[in-house]
Amino acid sequence: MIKCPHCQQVDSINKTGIVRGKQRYFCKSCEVHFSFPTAEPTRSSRRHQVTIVDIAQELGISKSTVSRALRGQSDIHPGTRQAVLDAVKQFDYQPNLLAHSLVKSRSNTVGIMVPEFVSFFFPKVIIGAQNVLAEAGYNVVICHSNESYETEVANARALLASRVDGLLVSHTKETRNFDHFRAFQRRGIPVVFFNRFCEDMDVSKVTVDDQAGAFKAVEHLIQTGRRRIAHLAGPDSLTNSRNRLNGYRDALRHYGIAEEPELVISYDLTLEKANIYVNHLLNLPQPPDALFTINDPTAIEALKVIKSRGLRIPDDIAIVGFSNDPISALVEPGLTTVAQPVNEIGQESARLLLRQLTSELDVEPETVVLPTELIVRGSTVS
Amino acid sequence: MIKCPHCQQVDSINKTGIVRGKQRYFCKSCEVHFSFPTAEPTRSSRRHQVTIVDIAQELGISKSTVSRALRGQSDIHPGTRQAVLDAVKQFDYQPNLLAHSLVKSRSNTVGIMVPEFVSFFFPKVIIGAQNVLAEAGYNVVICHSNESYETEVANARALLASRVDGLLVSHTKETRNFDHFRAFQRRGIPVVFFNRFCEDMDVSKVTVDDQAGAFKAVEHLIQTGRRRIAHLAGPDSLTNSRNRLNGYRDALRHYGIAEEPELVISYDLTLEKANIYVNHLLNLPQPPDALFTINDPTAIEALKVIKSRGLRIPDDIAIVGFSNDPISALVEPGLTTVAQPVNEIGQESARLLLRQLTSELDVEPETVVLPTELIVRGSTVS
DNA sequence: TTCGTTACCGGGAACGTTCCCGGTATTTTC
DNA sequence: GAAAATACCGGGAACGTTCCCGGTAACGAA
Repeated sequence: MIKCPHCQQVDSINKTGIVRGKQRYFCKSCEVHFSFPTAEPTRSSRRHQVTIVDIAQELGISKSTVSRALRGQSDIHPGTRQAVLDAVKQFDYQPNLLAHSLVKSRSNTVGIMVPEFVSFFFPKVIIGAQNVLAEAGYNVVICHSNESYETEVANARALLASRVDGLLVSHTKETRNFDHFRAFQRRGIPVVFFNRFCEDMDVSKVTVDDQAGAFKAVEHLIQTGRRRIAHLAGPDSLTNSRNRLNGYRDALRHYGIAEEPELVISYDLTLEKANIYVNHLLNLPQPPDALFTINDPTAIEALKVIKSRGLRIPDDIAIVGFSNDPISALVEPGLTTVAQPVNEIGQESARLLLRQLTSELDVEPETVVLPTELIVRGSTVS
Repeated sequence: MIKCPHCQQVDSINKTGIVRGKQRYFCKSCEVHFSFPTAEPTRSSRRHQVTIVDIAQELGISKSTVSRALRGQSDIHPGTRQAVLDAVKQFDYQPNLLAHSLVKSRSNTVGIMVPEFVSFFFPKVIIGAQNVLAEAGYNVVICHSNESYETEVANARALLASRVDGLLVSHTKETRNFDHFRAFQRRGIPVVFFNRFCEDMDVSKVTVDDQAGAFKAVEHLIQTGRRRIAHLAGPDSLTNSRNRLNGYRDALRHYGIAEEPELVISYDLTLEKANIYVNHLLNLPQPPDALFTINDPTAIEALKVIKSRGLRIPDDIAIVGFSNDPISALVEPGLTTVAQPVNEIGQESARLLLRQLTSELDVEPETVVLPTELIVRGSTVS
């Protein structure tokens, strides 16, 4: 028999349908609907993390007092404070950062988005940034978009949802629409671009003097007697790719060498394509006597191809890379390359971000350009 | 004149001290303390993220309904649902994952801790794991402990505080106390070790057959005629280091070669020390005719040292590394090495973790051992 | 009619913190 | 010796969700 939980009557109870798999009843005398509570999960299965109210109860004080004891020392008796600290240790209490962030509406985390991180460059930048951010008390979550625009957008959503306080980003080679980054700006979440950036966005940027670096590289090739200098450029969507191409052109122009369109190839940064294009260049009726590549992995792939074809480096063809990956010192011959201050890029990006995070008022975005240095090795001079 | 906010009287008001920088008053007739509210932050400065109640208000429905419309399709009118979806788009609403995690008491994130990630190995593992985890709807936060025990402990605290649902970890070479990992277990947060692990902990582990791999490497050296085979081993704290040493010894024993204590050196994995010890080995009265190293970076450092001393590889001395970093194919001569399935390590770790995360009941920890493969290159045979 | 059912929706507690503010007891000041 | 200041503490709202459960309307069947 069904008993009404209000009037305790047994008759005058009607069924009134099954909702969410549970029978509901209606008591005509009370004029009230009711159903029977679902069995709640057993205590043991429901693993309860120890909270601030647990310690409060244990010590017979209020949760406010515990909270006060835990952070700052205002309005708290030293004895109480110590008691709380002891209890915290005893019960192995861990503050719930989620709740903290929710009420403070800041997560103390910054997101870092990179297009990939198996190469040397991005990990090193991340470490540089992380060190600076950790010092300032920020956590870091790292996303890699795998050079895919879609995953980049998805990552951006995720970071937005997890309420990062700031964003450090180097976008993918596919990215042409930057709305997913503007969404951060719109919410007042500072964004700093490094290495690759969107020129149209009014945010802080950290980069190197790609154009000057490329100029130095090509100048070096010219000064060592090269005239047919090829350039394996990156995709046009990347600013640093464009700038390096500009530096290449500057140098040719400056030394009165006409640019041969057939010697400049833009490609998508995959090693397979690099392989194909290097072979293509070598198969030209008039093959180049030097090759300047967008980055070191490409240069090393080129080096492999060239050696496998029995050509001598640098006698038959010289190679210059970009970024001075550690690996470039290990290949045979050593790779001449343009070094960029990888660690500083990370640190400087982090500092720019911190400046915006810590300042009360709006700070003007800045652009920092770091210097490059030409490292000469056996791939250009013997 | 001060007016009591309760009885509106002007007299019979006393000051009663300044608390937290604000004057407090006491009305004798009401017998009540009061102070004047601090000016709340201006609307503009207080950037309000649009929430579920904002849309509810906008549409004149309750927040429960909005919440229902947003997830699942139970108990929601298609029309209402569409209206909510439109409003969400219009106001660019982003759900607050923090609040979500707080109420669900699960964050849908797993932490990955690695000792370093400039080398090839760990990034690759991370990517493998991340792909599997992303598929299952988990976010990933990556910590690197920089081979420092203290930062490892600090990272563990941070991950615990941010309420990760699970942990994938390869500990530092300094770690001898694993209490910071046991803390996760104690809270029911599953932990999976990969590559490096604590033998005493009852958790899932993913590793490769280090011992068999090392055996194959040393066997190869013996079969190519080497007899004085040195081993640059890793620190004794690492299981894989110990296992590789065991494999080395197995091979010697199996082929009846006596182990020379002076040819086995444990070191701390820094390249500086590697350099010193390789030189030390070469300076021995009877230098080794082969060198098996704990990993590829060490082998490559050795290669550099050996070449710089004018010795020929493999004629004077052969080298075998471990892990088949891409770089090992690029050095001159190519490095013979023991390949491990890097991507699979990450994927398998993630799968083991997911199994524990998704299962209702406790699952038994498993240990997965993945195979290795000897890659023969020019550093052992010419 | 009257009962049972379906289809929706709203109210309010809960998650674990922080913050504001009022209360009480004790001490200092004039 | 009253007024003012200090030192602590507790209550309760807030943060933005989800979840439970009761309420109402409309409809079909007995």
